Amino acid sequence: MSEVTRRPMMNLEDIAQLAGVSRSTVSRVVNNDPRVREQTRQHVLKVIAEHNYIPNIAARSLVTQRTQLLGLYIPYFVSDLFTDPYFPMLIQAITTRATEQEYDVMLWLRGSSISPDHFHQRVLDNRMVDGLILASTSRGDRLAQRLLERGQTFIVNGRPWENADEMNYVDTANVEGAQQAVEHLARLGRRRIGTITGRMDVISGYDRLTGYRQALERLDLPYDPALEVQSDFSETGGYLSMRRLLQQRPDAVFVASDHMAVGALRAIHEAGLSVPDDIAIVGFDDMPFATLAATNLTTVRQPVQRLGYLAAEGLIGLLEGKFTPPYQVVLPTQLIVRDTCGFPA
Amino acid sequence: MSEVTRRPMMNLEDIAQLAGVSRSTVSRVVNNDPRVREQTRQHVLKVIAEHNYIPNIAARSLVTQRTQLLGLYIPYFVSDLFTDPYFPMLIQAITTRATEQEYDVMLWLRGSSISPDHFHQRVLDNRMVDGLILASTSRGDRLAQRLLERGQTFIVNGRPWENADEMNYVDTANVEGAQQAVEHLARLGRRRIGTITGRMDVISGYDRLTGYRQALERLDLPYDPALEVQSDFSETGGYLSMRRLLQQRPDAVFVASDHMAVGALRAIHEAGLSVPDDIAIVGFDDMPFATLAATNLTTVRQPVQRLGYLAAEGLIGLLEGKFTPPYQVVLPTQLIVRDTCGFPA
DNA sequence: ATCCAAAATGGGAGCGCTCTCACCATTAGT
DNA sequence: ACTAATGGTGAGAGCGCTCCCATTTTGGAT
Repeated sequence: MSEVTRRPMMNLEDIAQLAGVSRSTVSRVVNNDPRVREQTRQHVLKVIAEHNYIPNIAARSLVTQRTQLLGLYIPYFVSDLFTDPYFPMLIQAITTRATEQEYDVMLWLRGSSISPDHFHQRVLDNRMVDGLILASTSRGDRLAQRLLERGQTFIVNGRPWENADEMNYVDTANVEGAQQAVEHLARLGRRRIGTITGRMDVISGYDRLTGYRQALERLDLPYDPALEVQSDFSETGGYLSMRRLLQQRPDAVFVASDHMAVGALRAIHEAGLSVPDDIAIVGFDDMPFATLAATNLTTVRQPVQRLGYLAAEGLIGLLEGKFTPPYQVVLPTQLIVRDTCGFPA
Repeated sequence: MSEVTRRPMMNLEDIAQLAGVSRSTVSRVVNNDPRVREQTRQHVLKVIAEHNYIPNIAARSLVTQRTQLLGLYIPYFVSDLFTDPYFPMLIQAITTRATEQEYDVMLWLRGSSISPDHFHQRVLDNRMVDGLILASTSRGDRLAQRLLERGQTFIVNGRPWENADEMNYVDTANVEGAQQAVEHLARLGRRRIGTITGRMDVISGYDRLTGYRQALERLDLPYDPALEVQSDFSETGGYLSMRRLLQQRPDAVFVASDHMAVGALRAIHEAGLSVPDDIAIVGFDDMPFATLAATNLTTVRQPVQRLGYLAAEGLIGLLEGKFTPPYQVVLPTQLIVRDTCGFPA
């Protein structure tokens, strides 16, 4: 079919012949085996370079049973990816660490045209990757469980909902982070502190709400369900939730993501109220846009890139036997005080 | 090392034995070869399902010389990825189309810790992918040329700087799009139309400037070099460039990306000027954030997702002999009139 | 029943690599 | 001088699959 005449690729045997040595020796040179005379090595290396020889990965994998490939599974919806830099940051960190350790990354994004089941099956049926990173899981997602049953090596970003004890994961201390935020608001004199939550089927959303509630209890502030508005991590969600919340006249709101906080700020401004004088806001994430002039959001910083970095490193360590499962890391957050919480400058 | 005892994976032979047929027959079933009796097929399928058999991709690739893997090369800097949804959108579209056609996608992101040379070499040395998509190229980048010399099948997003005639690419009609924008501004009575350009080593930046200049010429508007400020596609770049440009008192500005336009608007507001009364703004891209209430940007829409979709489809078509190189597609843009250009509502 | 094409199945070779083992050459130890 | 250890190299098997070709089975048509 193709009009391009593909000259057959060189293989080990060809190079061996050209260099006047055996296949084994060429293989040793390629794999940096020390048991080759320096002179021979140089000569073989020269022949390899002259003929642009590149080893056939498939053949190597067939023998070694390893591909040096990591799978990255991102079950998120299209629209979230477009506006929220969380996943780009995570992807960046993961690929960077993987590349540093001589691994490549295969990407599975849930596309709109593919059914979740078919998508799961595709991931499960794939034997090309040595290990997997699940960028996120939501409650009721069976993928992690099924991977566990298959004996696949994988690591989850965000503590899994079920069987967390026997799984490898990296996570942020979301409960504590949310507590920090609420306690900070209380310290500044706020008493009617509301919250706009993330998705309740995502562990970080759930944990941040838990942190909010625990903080209220610890601070002896009255718990008022009307001050809790469930949302979905999106900018629009934050906007709409804040409009509802405003009717309860809160003097502060802990918003479970920066993205929602931007929407919340918009709603507040539209209502003719001012931040932080009328309402103090603390977000969560510390995304790049949090520092934009119009916003300058007080927020709880989570180390997204560090998380990605450790996920890749952890998975590779597990694969290479450097770590023993379960590999579990929970990183602390940091409160970043800016303009929206009313802290005197 | 690993404490997990990995039971050896099933192979074709095992399944054949269990099903009481030959390896060949199982292979036919797995590959949907019609030359198998329906009864046999069902039986084999049952055995496969019972034992969770998954074919070994490496072994298959070794024979077929194909991996069903596409490489996606994104040479962009970290910070751009975090704030600009362009690449996430592109990645999404590419992976979606690839998945639909039974291909998987391998991702190469230039990480900060890896030198460009080493990164190129990594891509060049990789024989795992059937074909490559270069998400972007900048002037002087030798990768495309070297891939061409190697006989690799690849497709570039954005017309390549050199040897474009013999390369496969998808592109936006940037020149025409910029013309549209400037002509629209002129039609609304603006006469001192400035521009904030993108990076001049990226073809889209270059083309959009060309379009701006051509439009001025065609409209018989005076060309004033001081009204051209070179920038870099970033929000901060847009902000700083607009501050400089304001000294020239333009009554309209064509900003070569929405991202820069957001920065430009910020600079204008800071200067106490109003949009569109004092200055009309047209952006380029039509990114999701362009519609945000505070902005509602008039812009030139480019079909990013369609571009990604066609890049994947084109590459796969090329690989499978359905298309003959060169595969070259240039998609038209569309002017989206919103609030920032002063068009009466 | 007989024949024959077509359908279905099996066997073997080989893809390009790694890895074990055997071998040869060199050097050191007695 | 003879052995033993060491460093360097080669040969062969085999990873799990596809694909060609040979062989067997099947189901009409005669």
